[in-house]
Amino acid sequence: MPTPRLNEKRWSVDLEKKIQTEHSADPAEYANRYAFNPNSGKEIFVIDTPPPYPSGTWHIGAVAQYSMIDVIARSQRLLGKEVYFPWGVDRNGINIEFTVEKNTKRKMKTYDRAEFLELCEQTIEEFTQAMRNTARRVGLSCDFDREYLTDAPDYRAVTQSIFVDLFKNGTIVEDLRPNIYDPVEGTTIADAEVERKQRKTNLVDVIWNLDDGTEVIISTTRPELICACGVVVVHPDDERYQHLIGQQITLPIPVSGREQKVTIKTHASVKSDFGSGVLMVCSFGDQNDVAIFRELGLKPFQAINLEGCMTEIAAQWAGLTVIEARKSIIDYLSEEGKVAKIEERMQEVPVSERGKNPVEIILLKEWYVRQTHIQGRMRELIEDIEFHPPRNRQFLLDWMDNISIDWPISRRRWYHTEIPIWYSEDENYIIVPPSGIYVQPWREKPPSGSRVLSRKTRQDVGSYETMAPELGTIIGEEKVFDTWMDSSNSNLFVSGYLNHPDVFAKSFPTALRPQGKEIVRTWLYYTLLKSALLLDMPGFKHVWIDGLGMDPWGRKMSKSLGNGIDADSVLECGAGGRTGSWKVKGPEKTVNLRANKIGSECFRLWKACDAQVGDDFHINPEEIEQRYFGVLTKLFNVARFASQFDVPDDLENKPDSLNVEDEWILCEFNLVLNQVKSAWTNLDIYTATQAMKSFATGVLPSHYLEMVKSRLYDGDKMAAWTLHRIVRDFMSAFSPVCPFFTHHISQTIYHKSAVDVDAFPGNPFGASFDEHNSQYLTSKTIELQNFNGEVWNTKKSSGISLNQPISGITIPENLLEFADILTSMHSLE
RNA sequence: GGGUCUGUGGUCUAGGGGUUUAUGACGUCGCCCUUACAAGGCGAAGAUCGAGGGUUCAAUUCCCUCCGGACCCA
Repeated sequence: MPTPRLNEKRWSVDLEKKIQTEHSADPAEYANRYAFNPNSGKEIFVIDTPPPYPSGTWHIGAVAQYSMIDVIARSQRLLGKEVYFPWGVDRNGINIEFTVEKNTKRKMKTYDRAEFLELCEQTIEEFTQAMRNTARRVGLSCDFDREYLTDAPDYRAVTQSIFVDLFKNGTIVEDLRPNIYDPVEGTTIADAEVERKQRKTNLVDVIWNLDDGTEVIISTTRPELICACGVVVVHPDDERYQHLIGQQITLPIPVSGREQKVTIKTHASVKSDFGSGVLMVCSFGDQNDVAIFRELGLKPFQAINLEGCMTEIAAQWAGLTVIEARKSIIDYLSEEGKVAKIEERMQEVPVSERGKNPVEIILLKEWYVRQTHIQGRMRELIEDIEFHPPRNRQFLLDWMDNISIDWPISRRRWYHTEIPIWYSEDENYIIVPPSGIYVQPWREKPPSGSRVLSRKTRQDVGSYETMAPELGTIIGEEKVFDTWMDSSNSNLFVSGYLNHPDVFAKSFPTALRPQGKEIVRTWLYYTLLKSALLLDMPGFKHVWIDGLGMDPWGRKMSKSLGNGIDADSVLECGAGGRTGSWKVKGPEKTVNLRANKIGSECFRLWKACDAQVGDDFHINPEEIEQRYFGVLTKLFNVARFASQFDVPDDLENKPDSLNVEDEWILCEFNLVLNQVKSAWTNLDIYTATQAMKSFATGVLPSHYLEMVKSRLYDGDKMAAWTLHRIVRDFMSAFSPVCPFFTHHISQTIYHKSAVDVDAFPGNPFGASFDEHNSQYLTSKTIELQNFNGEVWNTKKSSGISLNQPISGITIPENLLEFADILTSMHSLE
């Protein structure tokens, strides 16, 4: 065997790491390959990469998903687009505050605000660095030099400017409304951040009295809210209680500053078979109470304050915590003989997702983004967006169906973007900063260029500089934004909104939003809402919604289940002689998984091949190795085999005198290229990768290479041209999936890297392509494969080795044009 | 509890009323070192298409119910 140019015997994780290191060693070279150049003249394709939240470990399912976003980025470059694949990190939010609180065993509000922010920033920066390393290790071709951080001044300035714009156009309002509130963490939270938790509670049957003395039993788990009761309701069809409707009923405990009686009304939401079938509606026990208050036009009472304590209306219980008050009121009611029964039962209570504290619904003055008015328009705009897979559009529409209240966006936390507002002393004016300047009103005065607006009419009444004397002592807003206020600008930010108007004009709607399906109701929805409110445009051209990474048995990976797999351990498996070993808790017992070599290329290949977009995928390192490392080896061997033959000077123009088998395999290859090109165009990674894999591990080596081996060894230039043309173009077409693998091979054999190719490989026949001939030749493929299989089988069952001659085999009539090559291939006699 | 999506050999997947005794791949098992490659070749086993009803001459395919999984909501 002549010396192959690819001198490594096999593909290895060490080789992969070496290539990867070289790949990003020269920043200029890296930038030349992957940096965004909006002036290249190519069609712009901006990807709204999901900025990951650094929490210490990066979920392997998310890393797999990012690697697929990279496949899309690279495939779009291959198709000739100017791709902006940004690298952003989402760093705002309550998570990092909790981490710092946990690490220092000290609550946020016991700190000086500035000091606490600094601690958060330090901690999140450490987490971010680990994430950057993993991102590079898995081969993401992001424009890392332009990294954006959502907690950086430039990003927060955009969030703040958009807030001011939306305030001016009337989309953002402040109002006193019922809000979901976490009294322990001291902040409002959104609907999307509430979860349910099972816990034991006492269901108390309380005796209430009508004016005529009639006793009515009302079951409640929250007797402390009796003081905020606005109405008592029964189901309109409940025969038992028809006589109660319209009567006055007396609250069974003393209250203060409000009437002691309420009216009995009907409401369809009452479950007649729950307790006595009579329901007290209080402001606010749950969302249903909120709805009933709104529907009946009742004036809500504030029973609980920001500290989670009872307010004045609770009379002698004012100042007690909710729990204390509940206990004390039950005692009081018992003593008064007003408790018919107490029953312990399990109940699901709403708790905050982040703090796991029972939440209360209380009246607060907060900032809101109006959203109910624009749902119809959003639906129209969304029609123009292409979803991948199409069925996942439904997730979004279903969520939109459920939108009934505005989006509360203010939070009483610290490590978030500040609401950019100051109030005048009389509270009738607000001061907002000029666009593009990040402000922290809790510790700064308004910057130069700030404007004064009427708080009510939103009218601009003058500049802050000139009006300052008449505004009195101004007060900076202390509240901050919900982090989705930041995240929902990501597409605007990466497309150049405000900062690069010329780029923005060319690149919006953003070409692609890739994301997981679990954040459709939040990130996707809020982003589309912003784009609609601000620009009356759809936010994206394509939305690509992938499934989630599951454990090997299809269950969600979680800390509590103990079935997580660390991403870095898989990517580093096989490097420097290290092997991988994972203890994973299965449904029945703990399983020890082992693998010797995986690495990023194998990992990416696995994800590309393993599941269709949108489907959940099982992550099992053993299977990744077993099923896909061999594919890399096979492809490497094909290339290595080819690399021993001289590369023709001109690979562009097909020689005239190809043999029929050369033309045949080129036609087959051309079919694959067409299929791959259309799959890459449609963001269909699975189809593209499967097509390439089956060609390059199947018909190409098993049939074509076996046929032309001896021609190649004899120095046949036509066979060499055919093989090299295929290997070269295959590496280009395959480079999005395995960039370092294909880079190494193409650079070594052809001195041009597959990752630098910016035009999808063309038809090998060029202008002389004959469609009829192609169809004719490729129609022979199955017969060729069958015939070869038969010969190999016959030789095997006759005990003849494959390279020995065999007689008595006739070539079928419709393979006659292949007679010569088949005869020599099998040594037919 | 409700909504949405989903359910094809151990795993992933093709097919969307009848040439289907269901495609392909991986894995498994058996036999073979044949000089790019045992990371290979040949062959075999393995699926009542989640379960039960219904519509139909005919259902893996359409409808309903149930079960499992995921996501979301209450």
